[in-house]
Parts: sequence; structure tokens; C-alpha cells
Amino acid sequence: MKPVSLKQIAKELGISITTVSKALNDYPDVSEKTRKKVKDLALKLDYSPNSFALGLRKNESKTLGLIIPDNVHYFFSSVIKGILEVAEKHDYLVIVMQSNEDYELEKKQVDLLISKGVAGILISLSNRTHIFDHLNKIINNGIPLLLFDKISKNVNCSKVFIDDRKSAYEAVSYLIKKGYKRIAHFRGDLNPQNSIDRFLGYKKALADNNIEFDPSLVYLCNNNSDFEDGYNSAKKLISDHQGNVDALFTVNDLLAIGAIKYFNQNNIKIPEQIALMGFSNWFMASVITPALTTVEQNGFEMGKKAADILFHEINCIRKGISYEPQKVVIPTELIFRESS
Amino acid sequence: MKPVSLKQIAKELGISITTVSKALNDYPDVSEKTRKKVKDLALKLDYSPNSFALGLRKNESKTLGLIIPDNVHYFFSSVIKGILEVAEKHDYLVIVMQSNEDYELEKKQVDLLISKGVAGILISLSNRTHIFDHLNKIINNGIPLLLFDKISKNVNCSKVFIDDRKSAYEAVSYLIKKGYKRIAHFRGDLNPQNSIDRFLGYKKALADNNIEFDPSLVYLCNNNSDFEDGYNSAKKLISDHQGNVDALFTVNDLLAIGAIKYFNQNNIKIPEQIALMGFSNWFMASVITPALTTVEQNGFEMGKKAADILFHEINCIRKGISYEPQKVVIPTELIFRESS
DNA sequence: TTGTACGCGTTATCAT
DNA sequence: ATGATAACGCGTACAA
Repeated sequence: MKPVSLKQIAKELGISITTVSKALNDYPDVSEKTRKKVKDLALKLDYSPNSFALGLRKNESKTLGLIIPDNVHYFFSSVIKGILEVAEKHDYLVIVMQSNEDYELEKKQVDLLISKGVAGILISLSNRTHIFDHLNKIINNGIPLLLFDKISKNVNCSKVFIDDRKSAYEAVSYLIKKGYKRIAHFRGDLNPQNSIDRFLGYKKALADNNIEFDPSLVYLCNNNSDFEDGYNSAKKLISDHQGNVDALFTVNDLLAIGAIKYFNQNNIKIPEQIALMGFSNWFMASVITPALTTVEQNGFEMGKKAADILFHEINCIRKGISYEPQKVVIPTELIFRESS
Repeated sequence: MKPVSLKQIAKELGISITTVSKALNDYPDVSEKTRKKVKDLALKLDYSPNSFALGLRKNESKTLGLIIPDNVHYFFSSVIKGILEVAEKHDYLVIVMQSNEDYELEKKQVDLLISKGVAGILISLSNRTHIFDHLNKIINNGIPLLLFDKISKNVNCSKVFIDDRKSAYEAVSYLIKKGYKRIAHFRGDLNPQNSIDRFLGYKKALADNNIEFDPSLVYLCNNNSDFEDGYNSAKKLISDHQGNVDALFTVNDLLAIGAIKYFNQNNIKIPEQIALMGFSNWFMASVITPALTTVEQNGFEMGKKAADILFHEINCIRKGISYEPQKVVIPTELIFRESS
């Protein structure tokens, strides 16, 4: 019922707790005979060290904290998977929390993680986080912090992210190279840097190819229901620019899929009448008809890289070495499919 | 840098550690004046109790363990969200692990969780788990265990799941009521109970409606790549039963979506030539064209209910009350869309 | 009202 | 080769 402790093993074997501890931790100054006795009994009793005592003694928890805005999300799920995989290899556990895009909650969760004594913290910021005291608190507590995907320039810590601007630029440039000239854009919320940067990449691609930027081709989608936003904006787009638009670049795949639904229903041929380019390469993008051309944003790799860096920093701290915050850009890639 | 302890507060105030502890924990036997002094300083220093010490002292961790086969999965993601939401309310943290359908890994993870001293454990079993010693070990350690979705009858603990057989029965009965008679089935792996039960529900619906069961209409899809399995099986289905099949019930939505892709590409009209019924109501089901009629399997509710029950049991243990394992069936619901 | 002493399980230091 | 002791931070029975 109650977990076995060193004490019980010592008692049963008639030796001291110290010796048991040494035997189990392979200290050289304990006889082979004793070591074997101890290890055998420990195995038999299924002993495992009490992690509270260990934590108290060594002040290390073998635990990471992870905060994301939303877990029910293909991209973030992939990131988590990458992080869990690396943590697993290091025999670390991961505490996962969802901020639900709520700044106050995020703050509270950070406090909880700090008080839990986690060895490191990974965060993808909520869209509503504009104050960073809670993040600096992490750093001031000597806990390595890593921001990924939704990052902030105002915090001095390691970051893993994609180059949204460049990726969007490449995506739109591809459309242009294919001959499309009237390219609409469904952009995301005005706040998050991602959505801003993708918009800027779109604009720059137009400019660099001498295509005049037409603000009426840009639609703001921020009702937090991407699929329907995509559907409705597609409808508006067609009624606004009937015949005078030949391509559409959306800030994420879901908007594109909503648009596809509308186009399919209204017999607007993809890509003949309008070409589509998404962003993120959600699983859905590959199974929809027509399959969606999009930008691969490798969440799994991002998760692995993020965890790798964090472990590097954790190790530095353990060894008392100082480290420099790193900024790593995860490469993206155009995925060519049927929609353009 | 280093977290503040009671000791420092005591020193700074020139009083004993005990008094500080009592003041912070609102013991009655400490003067108002002292209490205020202590609380003010604690707030100023941003004191928070060392959770290792607390865990060691009280042997409780305010932490749950959660093991799922795969996080990148709409259904499981939803379950996690439900669990996290309830845990949040109780001020509990959740350690999330992925077994990747690997029995050995699942076992190791259970050991880790036990040694971490988690207050309770939630598991959706891997498909390859047929030995249950590790689960009984949890119970023997006095830790509440709850199985959800992928459960086993051979473990004596609380369980939250859906009635796969009944749900499949209702789904197929609906198809029959609509007039379909030659109903094919894409079934899942032979092992997991879910896939067996859904198959049995399918058979029973046929039997109860005097439709002869035709084994040649059942296709085994177990290549772990549901979308392609669905696509390929649909192809086979058509070549095997051209014109002699009018509906298809798949063990999950992804198979159905693969089939839709094939039917769409080959101009086979849904539902005119073949009607489709999926299972799970993944997000994708609602956005695909045609939208997929399916069985809603409410993961979010399942997660919430699972966590509720677990917390009930954790409370019982804390109070020393005994409790009976519960079995809760989460209701499913037919979602009518365009595919049938 | 305040403080002393002990124990939770572990490991590091120092004696034996 | 082995063991006694202290310390990590906290809560609590008990003494003052």
C-alpha cells in the first residue's frame, strides 16, 4: 500500500539507511555483496525513490512546464508531440496547461509552474499577452524559459519560431509566378505577430513583382471561427470582385477550407477560376477536395527543437555554466497540391 | 534568484519559523499584528511554499497523470481539454504522456507517475496492452485510477466510455430506415474493443432488420493510415460490388473521408449512389464536401466527466472514505449531414 | 501568543 | 566498508 522507502529496506536487511542509499546509487565504497543484497531486495519490493524527497534534496524536479493557447489544434498538438518525445528521452515529465488565449490564466499558470519547481518552461503566448512581468519572473527565478511560435521580442529568452513574413512572401511569389495577378488575402486578427507578418509578406511579394496592392482584396477574419469566416469571406469576395480576382492566400488552412466549401458549392472551379494557397499544412489540407496547396509549418520539428534547446539550458544551469539565449527559425516549405 | 522560504521571512522579522508558518496558514493562535506583518512580507517577497517540502510532508502533490495513445488526434485532444479544464478548477496540474500505442512505454510511464506521487491517474489504453499488472500496481499503491475510451474489463477501477455497440447499431439502423439495404462496413483493427463493438453493432442492426449479413461487404482497415485505407478500400469496394452496394458505414471519420475522396474523384455521387456514415464527428467531418453524417463522440464531455470522477475519488482517499468504482457511459448522438 | 522539537525520504560529509 | 549526523522546507504536537 504505502511505497517502500530506504528505511524499510535498511531495516529488513539490518543495515543502515546510508549504506542502502550508497548501494543503490553505485557508490564505490560499498562491498559487492552488500550491493547485490540491497539491489535484489529493492527490485523485489519494487522500490522507487520518493521524488518529493529527491526534489527537496537536490532541488531539481525532472519536470517541464508547457503552456499553449489551445490543445485542440493540429499545429499545437504536433508541437506537444515533439516536446513529449524529447522529454521522454531525458526521463522528464511534462506538465501541460492551456491558457485559452487568456492572459490572466497564463499568468496564474506561470506562477503555479514556478512554485512547482519545474526545471524549465515552454510557452506559446496567448494573443492577449502584452505584459511580460510573469515571463521575466520565470527568468529571475533562474528557470530557463523558451517561447515558441507565438513569441515576443520583449523577453530575453530563447525562441523557436518560423519566419512568417518570408514564408508568406514565398507562398504569394509562387502564385505570382504561376501567373495569378489579382490575389486576395484573408488575414487573421490584427494583434498576433504571426498574422501581421504573413500580411506583410503578402504585400511585399506583390510590391516586388510590381503588382499594385489593392486593400479591397484584403479581408479581416477574426470571429474566432475560421471555417465559417472563410466561407463567408469567400462569399463576400466573389460578390465584391466577381471575375476580377484569380487567387486567394489565406492566413491559415482553415480559412482556405471554408472558402473551398463555398467555391465548391457555387461551382467556382479551383484552381481554374480561383487558385488557393493556405498556411500551416494541417492534416485536413491533404484530404480535402481539391487538396490544398499550402505552407508546411512543421510543428513536430518545432517541438523537438524547442525541447532540445531547453534541455541544453537546463544542463548549463545544472553545471553552473552560463548560456546565451538562442533564436532558431524552423524552415517552412511549400507543399504543392491541387488548389494552385 | 533563489526562492524565498519560511526561514528567510522568519529571520527578517526576527520571529520563529513556526509562527510564520502558522500566520500564513491562518492558525487562530497568532496575533493579528504578527499575522499582518508576516503576510505583508510574504506578499512583498512573493513567497510561495516549496512544493517538494509540502509533498514530502503531506504526501500529496496536486498533480494528475494522464496517458493517451496519441495526442495528435482530434478526439483525444478534446478529451485532454476537458480534463485540463476540470483540473484547473481544482488547482491541480496534469502531467501528460503519450504511449504511442506501445505497451512497454505505457508501463514505464505508469511507473514514473507512481514514483512522482501523483494524486490520480487517467489512462486511455494502448491497443497493445493485454497485461494489466501495471494498472493493478497503481491501484495497489492506493492511487485512484480511471480508464477512459480504451478501457479494459479486467481492471477494477472507474471507467468512462461510450457504448460503441449501441452507437454503431443506431447509426446503421438509421441507414436502413432511410432505405439502404446493401450496407458495407470498413472496420478497424481486430484488437481494440471499440472496433469489435462497432462491428457487432453493425451486424446486429442488419440482423434485427432482416438484412442478410454479407461478409464480403466488410473490409479490414488496419494499416495505420486511415485516410489512405479509406481511399483504397473504397476503390476495392466499388470494383468488388459495382452497383450492388448503396451505403457505407466506417469505423471512424477518417476512413470515411478517404472514401469520399475516392468517390468524388470518380464521380460517384454521395449519397445518391452511395451513402456514407462515419464515426466520431471529428472536426473535419463538418467541413468536408459533402459534409459527413456521423456519430458524435463527445470527447470534451468525456474528459470532464473522467476528471470529475477522479477528483471525487481523490477526495474520498483524502478523507479516508472508501469508494466504489463507477462506470459511466457518455451518450453519443447521430449528427445528420449531407452524406446520407 | 510564541517557540522548540521532530519527522517526512533522501543524499553528502565526516567518523569510525 | 559502514554508519551516524545534518540538511533540504514545511507542518504540527507539545512545551513554555
